[in-house]
Amino acid sequence: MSKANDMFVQILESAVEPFGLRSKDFIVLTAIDTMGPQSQQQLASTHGIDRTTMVSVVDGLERLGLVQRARNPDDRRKYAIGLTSEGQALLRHKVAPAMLDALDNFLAPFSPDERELFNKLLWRLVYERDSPGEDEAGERA
Amino acid sequence: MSKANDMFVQILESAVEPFGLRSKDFIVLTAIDTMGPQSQQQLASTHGIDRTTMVSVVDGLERLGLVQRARNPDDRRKYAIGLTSEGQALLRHKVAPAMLDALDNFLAPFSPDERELFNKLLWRLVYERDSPGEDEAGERA
DNA sequence: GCCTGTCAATCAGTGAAGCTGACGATTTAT
DNA sequence: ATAAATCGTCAGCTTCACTGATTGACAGGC
Repeated sequence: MSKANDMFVQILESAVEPFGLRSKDFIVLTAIDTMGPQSQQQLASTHGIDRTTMVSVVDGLERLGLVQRARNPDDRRKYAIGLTSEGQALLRHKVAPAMLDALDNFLAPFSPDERELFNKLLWRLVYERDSPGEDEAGERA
Repeated sequence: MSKANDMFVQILESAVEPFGLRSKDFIVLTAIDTMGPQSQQQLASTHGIDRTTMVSVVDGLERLGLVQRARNPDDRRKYAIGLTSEGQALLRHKVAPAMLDALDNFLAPFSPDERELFNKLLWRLVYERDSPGEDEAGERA
């Protein structure tokens, strides 16, 4: 299990590394692209990242010009972290395809049917537990 | 995937934590129990642990009286790290059962058939790749 | 018997990564 | 208006593994 995850992480990491990104960056970019501008807290808590770590993640993305900090007019304590047009373009046309490639690479030993099966099993393994919340939206593969 | 692994690690970690152990300790203890006394290098390289990290792992296990350092008579540079009788007893009668429980807990969402299926898929995912070596012995679940 | 090279274990120091706790700025509640 | 809570930030701490160097032990050439 841990070995599989190590491979997974390493494959994804080297997929985004050419763009100067880490996998956390990809998660954040994707979250903004699909859910719209969000505060750092939202981005952090939704994806299990620490709030203080989020600062440096956004710092990096902003430095790369992929993201911009705007104040949320409804609550000026919060930012509204949004993608720049370059950020959106890079994410959609370059990074996302690279990630799909990487995922394909990771699942290389499997046939299409097996991929779906594995995905379903993994999903159940994570979300189908009695104790805590089993309601969550789509995230990592 | 990463979420599943996080759960896995956390469940295993809290399974051995009551004994004052970390998962690395369990790996090492099991390795010695099944393969016999070994040098620290062997233990380290076999399981992807750094050699210098191994020092402190064995330190801890020795401090708990579960393991003892003896010199390898054939090569006195090396240790022959062996289980004490307490170590072996604790591992076999307490820790290993706790780990099985934890694994059972982890796989709770699955039926017996699904467990076997998932295990097989995971195994293939890790070892059935064209590039590097696909020969390895049994390790983590 | 030595001299050189290699390997096992150890240790100090380094560096990455995340987290805690505190702070200013702002919002919300009483 | 005052108090409590929230967002982003930063300094400092902890954890963890790794690098490089040191000591003791083996192996081979001569």
